[in-house]
Amino acid sequence: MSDKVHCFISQKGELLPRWQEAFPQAVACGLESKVSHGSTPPLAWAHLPTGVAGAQVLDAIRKRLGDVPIVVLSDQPTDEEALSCFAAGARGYCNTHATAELLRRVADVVLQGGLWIGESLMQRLLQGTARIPMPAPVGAPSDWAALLTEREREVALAVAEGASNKEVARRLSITERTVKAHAGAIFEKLGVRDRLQLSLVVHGRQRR
Amino acid sequence: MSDKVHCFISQKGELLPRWQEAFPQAVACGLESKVSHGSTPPLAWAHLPTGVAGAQVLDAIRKRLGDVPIVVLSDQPTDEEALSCFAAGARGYCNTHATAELLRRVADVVLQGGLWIGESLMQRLLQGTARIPMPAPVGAPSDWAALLTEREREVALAVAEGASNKEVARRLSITERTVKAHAGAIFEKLGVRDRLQLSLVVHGRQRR
DNA sequence: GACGATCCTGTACTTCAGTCCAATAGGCGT
DNA sequence: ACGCCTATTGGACTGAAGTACAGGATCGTC
Repeated sequence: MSDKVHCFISQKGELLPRWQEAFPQAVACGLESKVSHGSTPPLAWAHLPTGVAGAQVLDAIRKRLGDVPIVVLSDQPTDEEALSCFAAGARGYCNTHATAELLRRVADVVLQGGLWIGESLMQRLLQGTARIPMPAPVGAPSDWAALLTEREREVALAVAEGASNKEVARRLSITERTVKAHAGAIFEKLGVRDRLQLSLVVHGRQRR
Repeated sequence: MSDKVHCFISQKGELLPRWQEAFPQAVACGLESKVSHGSTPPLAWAHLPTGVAGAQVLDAIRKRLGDVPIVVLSDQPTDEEALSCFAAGARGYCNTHATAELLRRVADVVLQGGLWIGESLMQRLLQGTARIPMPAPVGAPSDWAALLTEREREVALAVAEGASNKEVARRLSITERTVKAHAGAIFEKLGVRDRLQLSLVVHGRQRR
């Protein structure tokens, strides 16, 4: 578990006892408060009182703290509210009155890149998606894909979707250096100058 | 991290070096093998070679080991395969060749009750299920273009076509600095991170 | 006249992308 | 055994992108 200071963000900057028990050095901060932090916390907890829109709160937090993982604490958790929060980029969602131990576990999971999501919600998500017709394939594959090795195609698709080299590296479990090596080879094979032009070719908006 | 013995289940019971590096005391077991374990492992890793149905493998593992959390290791990860695996109850999904460190992190997350799921898949799940009114899809020019001034639209289009800042400056008879200023404003208004994502929005391949 | 929005521009800085040098290892065909 | 291709990785470097600070000019509105 990170030793850095967590940040609990709520309407009036209150810090519940069990939050404090979970993270004794956590700081609290009101949404309307103009006080800012010296540094970005490793994790932000967004307390949602009943009736407050999660997406709105998450946007406000992002504007304050930048791209920080956010776990939502809800007074009255519902799948609908959870959906809205995850759609707005939350990494976890649980009950405001969860035990200190559970909060620490949630923090561990999210800090390591996982998600904390209810099982019933996950099943709903899966049910909802199973009925969606799969998206049409990008550009005729034979146009650009045929020129690349399998790994290069994976890198090309990830880059064309807007991922940075670091993100592609994480996704494919290789180093950023390897991503650059593949990208360079892809640029040369497809005769493009950079990743934006690669994206145009992959999506069929530019001829090679 | 649990000290108990993890179990890697694959077609022929092979144990890749980096799996062993991640969990030195892990055991391997083939799907067809009739050898069973004395006790249920805390976590099962299901290796999916290309072309093998995830759901089938997960069912087989459940029959063998009972209700154990399962992380799927895929040789060629795709969102479709991931969907199928999560629908069959997997708790994580990652690349067969993930680093030992990543495998340990995934184990930590899943053992504590979290999910290990790719960001693009999560977004697809959310798109499919969320009934919350979503912003209208971008792509129709009036959607992203309506948020920009006329000059910003000119810059956005030029950038989205793959022009560098210098090229846009030449084309519009302004300095590169001015192009950057407009680009920055455009990124902020459309909520994108860089020119590649701007291009995806302008060409209707990414929601804002 | 004051103000806000828009357009334009500068210096300066950090980060990322891309390229060039290098290397190892495995698989495959000859 | 050898050569080639592919995948992977490192260090080092340059240039572009993006951001943060700052500012001026024009135009429309109050």
